[in-house]
Amino acid sequence: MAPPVEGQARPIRLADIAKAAGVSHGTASNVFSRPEIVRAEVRERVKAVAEAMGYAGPDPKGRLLRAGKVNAIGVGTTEPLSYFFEDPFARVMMAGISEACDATGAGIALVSAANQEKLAWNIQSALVDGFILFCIEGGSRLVDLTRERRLPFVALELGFHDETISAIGVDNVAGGRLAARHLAELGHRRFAVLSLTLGEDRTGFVTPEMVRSAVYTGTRDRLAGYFEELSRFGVDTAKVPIFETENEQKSTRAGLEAIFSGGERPTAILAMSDRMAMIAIEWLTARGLKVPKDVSIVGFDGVPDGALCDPPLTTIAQPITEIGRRAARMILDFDGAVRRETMGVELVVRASSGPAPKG
Amino acid sequence: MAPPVEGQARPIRLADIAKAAGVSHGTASNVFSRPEIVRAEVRERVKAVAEAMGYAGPDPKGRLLRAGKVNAIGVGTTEPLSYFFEDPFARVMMAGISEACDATGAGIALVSAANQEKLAWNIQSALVDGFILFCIEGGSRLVDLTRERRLPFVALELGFHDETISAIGVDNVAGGRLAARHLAELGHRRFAVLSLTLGEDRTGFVTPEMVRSAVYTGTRDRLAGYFEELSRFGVDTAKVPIFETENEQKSTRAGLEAIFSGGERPTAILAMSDRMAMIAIEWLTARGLKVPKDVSIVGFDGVPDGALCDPPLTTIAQPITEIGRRAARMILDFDGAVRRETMGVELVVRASSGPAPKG
DNA sequence: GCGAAAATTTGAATCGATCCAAGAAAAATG
DNA sequence: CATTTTTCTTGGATCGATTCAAATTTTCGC
Repeated sequence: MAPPVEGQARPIRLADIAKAAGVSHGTASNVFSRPEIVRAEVRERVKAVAEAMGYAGPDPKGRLLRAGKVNAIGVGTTEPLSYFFEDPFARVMMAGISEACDATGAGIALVSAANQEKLAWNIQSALVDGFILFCIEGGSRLVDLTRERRLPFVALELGFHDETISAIGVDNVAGGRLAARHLAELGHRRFAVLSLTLGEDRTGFVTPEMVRSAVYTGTRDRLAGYFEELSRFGVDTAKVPIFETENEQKSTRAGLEAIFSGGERPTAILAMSDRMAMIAIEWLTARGLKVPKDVSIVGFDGVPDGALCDPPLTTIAQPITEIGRRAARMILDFDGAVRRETMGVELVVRASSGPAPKG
Repeated sequence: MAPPVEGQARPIRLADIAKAAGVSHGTASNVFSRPEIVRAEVRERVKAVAEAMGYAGPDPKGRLLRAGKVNAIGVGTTEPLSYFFEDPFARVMMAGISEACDATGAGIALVSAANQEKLAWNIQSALVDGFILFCIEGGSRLVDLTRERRLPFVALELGFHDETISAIGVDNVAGGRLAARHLAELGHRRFAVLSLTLGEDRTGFVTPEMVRSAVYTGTRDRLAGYFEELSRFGVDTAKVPIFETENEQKSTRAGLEAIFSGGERPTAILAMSDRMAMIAIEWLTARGLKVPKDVSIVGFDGVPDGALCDPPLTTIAQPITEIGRRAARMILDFDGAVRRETMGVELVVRASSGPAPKG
């Protein structure tokens, strides 16, 4: 009779403990999950056996299947994972999500992937009770993929036409207005807009028809807000250049290049993100243009970095942390309903905006 | 005969699909996980049925139990979850971890908890293949808890006497020396040390005996490095005040208060973290002391913020991102061995250190 | 010391998939 | 057309726990 193979050390299961301690599975299970209903003597015996055999405790993989709930929420994006730790907007949002998760003891699983195929797989196999989606560029694909899991999920940003999915975002029209009014009241009349993308995969100047057929309604609404207010001040919005760019340095700079190589230079820039606004400040400063003496800039988002840059950024602040908290709670307390929440925004005046230059 | 209860909508299982499509559950499973071995006609039929019934695809909970591997690594800390998104050191580390995870398509699960009890539960039930531990204060408890899971894990920082656990950290003695030599060469002879804690739950001035019996060897080694080098320059290290504090504002300020209320004020401060160093700069500046004209400061860590503060911080830079990458790879390519890696550090001279004031 | 009530323990059923040896069907060969 | 080969399909075993109704043991009151 061959001795049992040593080396391969199958991890010890609860059943092994039960057998060794001479009790049923049920009792062994109770020793760990509801120790108070097991007689003290038996409990100690089983624990001793477990200890002696080097049992690691009930494997969550097994428990999970039975219990159904993972107690973790997934946060998804199409950006690389490091986005969560590097992007200022994402970080503030994550802090809000963290807060809600900490309060209930839930975990956070970060889901992302380099390519589309892996993204699909990672979303399909994420062990979570629901998702919060950072819908940046390529967001609709992310939503489609997530929808297939048939788990609760919330999109951050209302920038989708689809009213059947839960989302939390801000009042983009109001935000656009606040920014435009602020600059107009400072006397500015020549504007340019650094816009986020209106649809997938395009950058460059934007025509009014393109605005009307925009896929991302968030972008469209901010534009609408800008223009509504500018019109009220008598600005001919048809002449305001709108440059659509990705939210990063290279294409934003290209946009600035394009805007400032035109004939009539703007005295005020409406930027749809703080990131863009800060890139603009840097670009202008490097070209000898003073902010806000020559050009005023108003951003959008209200990330903490905006207060630290030079000059500090005037911006439309979103309640980012609160959005994160609410998104997390939506998943944690999911009740089957589709919810769409619109949060207010606030104009934060700092030093990147000032009176329009004379003449 | 009562109709089946509608409302409660038990989610559809693979077995339901199999039955509805008239195939075995084995075949149904193959349709999703290895479609190429199923006859095209059958495959399409099953897929159609799945679609029609609103099947969400194979539930990862079920798959997991069979497969064994989660394909995610857990990152644990005793700090609240928001620590990962707010602390500069943690963020750079996480970026490194993210990079390694992105490369293999693994996910990241953040594990933390407000209180000890929940922490234990969260570690016990985290669905991960291994852990990376941020061992800040209270780290040994975290390690003990994690060890019980009997999964691979790595401690970030070698600050433990226990050689049986895998860890990655830096050469603290060398780092201490570099910092001390830099200041000594600038002519400084009156020093003070802002130290991280030597053991759990204590702050205040430290005696040489306490150093010898330090629990956290990382702290001890940095001190050793400082003193070795200072001795070489003829400084009487017995007279150098060492104030042990938490890595946060309140207790660090208390330390500064204590140090600067003493008789002979130091002209140079050796801080064991950039955080402390930056708090010190702020504190000194607020008191009208110029950095580095009156007091020079050298930090430790090399976080990006250090380059941005005013004046930019001279520091001992750790290869934080690389440590993160390696830690993640250790878990991802776990082979059962205990590994302890020591990384080099580098002196980064910026503007917070300068020649000792005359007299 | 007896029966009822309370406290424990048992063991089969279940959670939702994947795997694999064996059987069945289809295709290839002579 | 019979036989061999190849390709699919089947259904039981398994992953590691929890749950719950029923059986058993203890405890309690009198």
